Amino acid sequence: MNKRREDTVRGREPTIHDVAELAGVSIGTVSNYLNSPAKVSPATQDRVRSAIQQSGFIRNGNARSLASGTTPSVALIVPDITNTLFVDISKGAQSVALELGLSLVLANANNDLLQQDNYLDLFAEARSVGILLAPMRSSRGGVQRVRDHGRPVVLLNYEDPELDACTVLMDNEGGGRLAAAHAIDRGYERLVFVGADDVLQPVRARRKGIRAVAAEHRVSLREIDVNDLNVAGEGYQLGVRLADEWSPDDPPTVVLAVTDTLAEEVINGILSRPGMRIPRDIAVMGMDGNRMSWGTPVTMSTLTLPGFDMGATAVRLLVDERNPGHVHQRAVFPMELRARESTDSAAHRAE
Amino acid sequence: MNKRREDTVRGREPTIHDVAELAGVSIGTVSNYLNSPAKVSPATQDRVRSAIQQSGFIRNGNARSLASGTTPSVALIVPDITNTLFVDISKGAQSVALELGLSLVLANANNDLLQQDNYLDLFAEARSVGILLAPMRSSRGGVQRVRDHGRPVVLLNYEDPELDACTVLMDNEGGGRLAAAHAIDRGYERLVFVGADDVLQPVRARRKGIRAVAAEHRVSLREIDVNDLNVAGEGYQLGVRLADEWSPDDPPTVVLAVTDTLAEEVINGILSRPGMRIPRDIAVMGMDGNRMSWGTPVTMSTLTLPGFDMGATAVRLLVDERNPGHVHQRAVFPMELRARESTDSAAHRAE
DNA sequence: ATGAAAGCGCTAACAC
DNA sequence: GTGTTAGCGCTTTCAT
Repeated sequence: MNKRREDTVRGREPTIHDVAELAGVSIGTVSNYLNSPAKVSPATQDRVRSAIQQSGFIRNGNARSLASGTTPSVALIVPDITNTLFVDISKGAQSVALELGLSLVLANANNDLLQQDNYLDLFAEARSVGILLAPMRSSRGGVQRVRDHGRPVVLLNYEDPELDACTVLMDNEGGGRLAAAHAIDRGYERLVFVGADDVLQPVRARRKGIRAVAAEHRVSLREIDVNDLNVAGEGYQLGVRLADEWSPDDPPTVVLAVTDTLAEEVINGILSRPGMRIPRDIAVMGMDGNRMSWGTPVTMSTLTLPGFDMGATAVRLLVDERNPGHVHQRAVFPMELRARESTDSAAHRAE
Repeated sequence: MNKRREDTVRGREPTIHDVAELAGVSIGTVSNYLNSPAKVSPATQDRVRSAIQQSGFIRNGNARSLASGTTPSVALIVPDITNTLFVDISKGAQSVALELGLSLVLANANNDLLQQDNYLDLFAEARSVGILLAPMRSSRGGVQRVRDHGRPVVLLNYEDPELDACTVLMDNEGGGRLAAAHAIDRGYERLVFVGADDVLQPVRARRKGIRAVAAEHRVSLREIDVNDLNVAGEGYQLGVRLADEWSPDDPPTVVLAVTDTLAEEVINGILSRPGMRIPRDIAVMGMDGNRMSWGTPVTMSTLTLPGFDMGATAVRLLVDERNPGHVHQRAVFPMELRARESTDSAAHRAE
């Protein structure tokens, strides 16, 4: 009847049956040993344990998940592992997952929507407990499919009003206000916001915050957008241009770059022009605390992001979705100012 | 007979059976549609497609893997996602995985051996194509189990002679030589190597390279070890101490810190002492190109690591293990020098 | 405390 | 081109 039991050929992976046979017990008992040892007598435990050891058995998680209906892991899909925000998020998520006895697995979509969707499918097919997704932009289709299928998805760093889901955000508009207020407070009279397309929510929100504060203080605000935040070069060119346009008679000017990577390029572009100094001639600050871009010749002022808290909260919300009384939440964490040399007014006024 | 087919209750996840029923075909055909569409007539394809759409079907990857015997993903376990080496490795690995039609999933052991072993089990149980492991230190037990079970494991950044496995390394000793040679070339006459326990292979190898070059050039070499590379603070204290010990009569001195994170701390420690300047008074360089630590007040000289190539090669080797004629390889990639301000001799001599 | 047996949802022969 | 069916290796009642 059970053909498979008859071949003792080597080369096959040992299964629970092999272990059972070796230990002289039934597979049910081996399963119990694995999942609820308390149900198994100490003597039997010993025999099963050594049978497992001896056979080199590693339980098949796919069979387990298939039979039990779930996989003890939660997935986190990020757009760019090179951005420390997502590293921080993953650390926060992992710490809570660990508390809950879940494994966090990470996937890097690498700024590619196709890969993001592939990972979404992969984890949905794997029947993960749920998926934390930091989408690159509106990804409604894929997300909706997964959620309709019953798999919880928590959105990170992107809000989709059409998508009734738990969402964990940072206060980008508040961050914009912080940055602008800092700049004005340090005596800069001309703000240059370097942004990108407003379809990117953080860009739009930070811009909004800056505009509001600039208007309140009646400070001049110039806005320049780059075409693609993920392609290097534009920021550098812009820095060169700003340096070339600069005149000693200009009022104190500060560039607020929507990301630290962009700020890094702008800084390098400005400094490529002989005699230019930061912040003496032009000040620059980043706005997303990406430590990956801090290798600039002058330390960069920026905002720091609440990545760890975001990740931790996201896992909590995800797990809560299994709870019948669950209602979707929207959690927002504040950004913080981190002032360093690139906007340092002391240096500026020393000039 | 097939009880399950009878309940049309909602709340159950749609299966291949539901799709088949809806499309008026057999499950075999649906399976074919999913796996080899060419075998299915265009008309049927349409009906299956819309049945899938309509039912919200997402195929159960666990059942699929169970039946087919494998999972189309390769896993990468790193000790610390905060270190850009591992980010680079993951990018290299992902690019090759993608070429091969595999998904790369990432796990961060977070410098915790227990978590590393958990992930090893997780991926072994999931029957991943294979596992890329950058071990924190000798992890023979877990690795041996997984390999005995037939799952390929490729070791990254750690060599274990007892473990007959493919291994991808960088030339740490060569890196040590590069760093020391650079320092001597720039006119430093006293080298201070800041390392850690030699059980860490990169530490031992870099130390060895430095010692060799220092001896060849008859340059003084002092060695100081910190207790734990993963705990902040020691480097800073050390920087303070070196600054306090410093005298204007000292010969030109350079600190070679085994990691950039350590170098960052040393730099900050030195600069915390009034009047001290880098590299004028003491020069510092890192040795592992960790961009995460580049936020120092003076840009850091360091070595850059071949992470991308290492990751790419690791996946190629992993996949080759399925090949009957496979023999284990040992691939070694060179490190490169990246000189910046913190050892810049011009600045040094300008003083 | 242990064993027996019915699925879990899919793939892969094989038959038509 | 499509349908049938026997597993894949486990979990989980239900008996005993």
